[in-house]
Amino acid sequence: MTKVLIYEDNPQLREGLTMLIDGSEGFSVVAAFKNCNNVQDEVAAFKPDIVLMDIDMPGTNGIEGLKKIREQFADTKVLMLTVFDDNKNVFEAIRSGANGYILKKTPPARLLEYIAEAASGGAPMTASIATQVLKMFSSLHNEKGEDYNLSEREKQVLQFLVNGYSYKMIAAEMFIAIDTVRSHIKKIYEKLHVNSKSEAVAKAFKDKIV
Amino acid sequence: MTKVLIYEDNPQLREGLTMLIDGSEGFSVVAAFKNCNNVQDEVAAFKPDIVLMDIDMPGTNGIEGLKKIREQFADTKVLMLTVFDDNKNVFEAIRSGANGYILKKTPPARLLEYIAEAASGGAPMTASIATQVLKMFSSLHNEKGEDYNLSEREKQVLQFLVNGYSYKMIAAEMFIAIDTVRSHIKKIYEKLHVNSKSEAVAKAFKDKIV
DNA sequence: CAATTAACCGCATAAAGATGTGCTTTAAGA
DNA sequence: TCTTAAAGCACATCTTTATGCGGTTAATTG
Repeated sequence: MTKVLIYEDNPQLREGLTMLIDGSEGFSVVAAFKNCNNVQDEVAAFKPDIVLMDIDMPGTNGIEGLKKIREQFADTKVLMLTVFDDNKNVFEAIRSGANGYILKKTPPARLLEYIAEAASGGAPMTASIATQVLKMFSSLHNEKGEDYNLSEREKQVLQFLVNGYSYKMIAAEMFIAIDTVRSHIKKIYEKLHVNSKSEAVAKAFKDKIV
Repeated sequence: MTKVLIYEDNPQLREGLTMLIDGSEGFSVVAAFKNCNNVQDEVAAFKPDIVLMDIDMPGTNGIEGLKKIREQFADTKVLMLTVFDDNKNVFEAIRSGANGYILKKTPPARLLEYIAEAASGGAPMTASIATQVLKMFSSLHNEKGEDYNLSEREKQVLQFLVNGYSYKMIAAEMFIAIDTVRSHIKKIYEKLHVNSKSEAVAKAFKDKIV
């Protein structure tokens, strides 16, 4: 059962959210407040898996509430709710450790999916929010090093290694036999001049192959 | 009618995507190719509203394909498809003007929603991708890098792992028994939330522990 | 003082990895 | 055409890792 704690100043929306979430399989609203003036005590008391946090609230606003939560509770997921895809708030919320950022006009069914995603470690955001985020990103740069003449297939395999996959999992993901995975990996080791998986992973990072 | 152009080297997936999209109200696949060596000519010829672009392809890869599209066609929406929520590729794709970034394992129904969102100007991304994006964001503005409460000894061991040492070699270097090395490593895995040497090494790099 | 934590060690077992050899098919180049 | 590289597969063997359990000692701290 995923425990949800709600902060939302609008009474109708607060009630609506509570009913929606409480009426859904696997979710339960442990409490709902109209401001987050006592957010730390409340989170400590109710130990929610997820906090739905409205941004625009009187008194302590949502961003400040988020920061207060983060001071004490690193693992609690916080989903920001807002009416605007306003880039200043998006940026500030993300910087402060929000686990997702969604618009209030999101349809109820979708909202539940987002909550579930956040609960399982994802970072849901509505498409319009994502657009803001991508724009902010477009101004940065990155360079890459040599690639040691790895073939396309070898690069893919290395990628899997870096992501912590076992030979068996790689075989399954790539639709090839485990012995073929072995062959590729042997070749990769030769090209990188290493002789273990973790060395290959380390080299991949150091030389920015991945 | 939203016109979709597909680039995907895996024949099964290419066929599957084509059928899925062609079978959906309001969408039509104008063509599907197994590589993007001639992407500019093809986009010019078919004038798609949306391009689905696999990242891992032989020859011209998806990122290069994206860049080629962007050289000539600013308005064509490009949705990147990949098996990994790997941060280097996410970053590079976003930087090059991708309109969205989604995982191949996304369920078909969801995939269609994403395509629709991209077509109408949004920037869809799966929750796990969004997580990567958020992490990159917060790492840009605080260079710290958490240390996961590793003890001094554990940090030393991790350092050896990163440098490609086997348990036996670590034991020799640190003048302790191999079983003690095991104990330390188990503790490290717990603290880093991983369960293999290469994952630990990867995490050490990603989170700048070493 | 009792509890906690880091560091240390041992044994046992199952899974995963590393390495060698040898084979086919296909595509690209000299 | 011959050669080479890549990709695929199989079997065998040995080593290393991962994980479970158990334990002692020393230092710290509420």
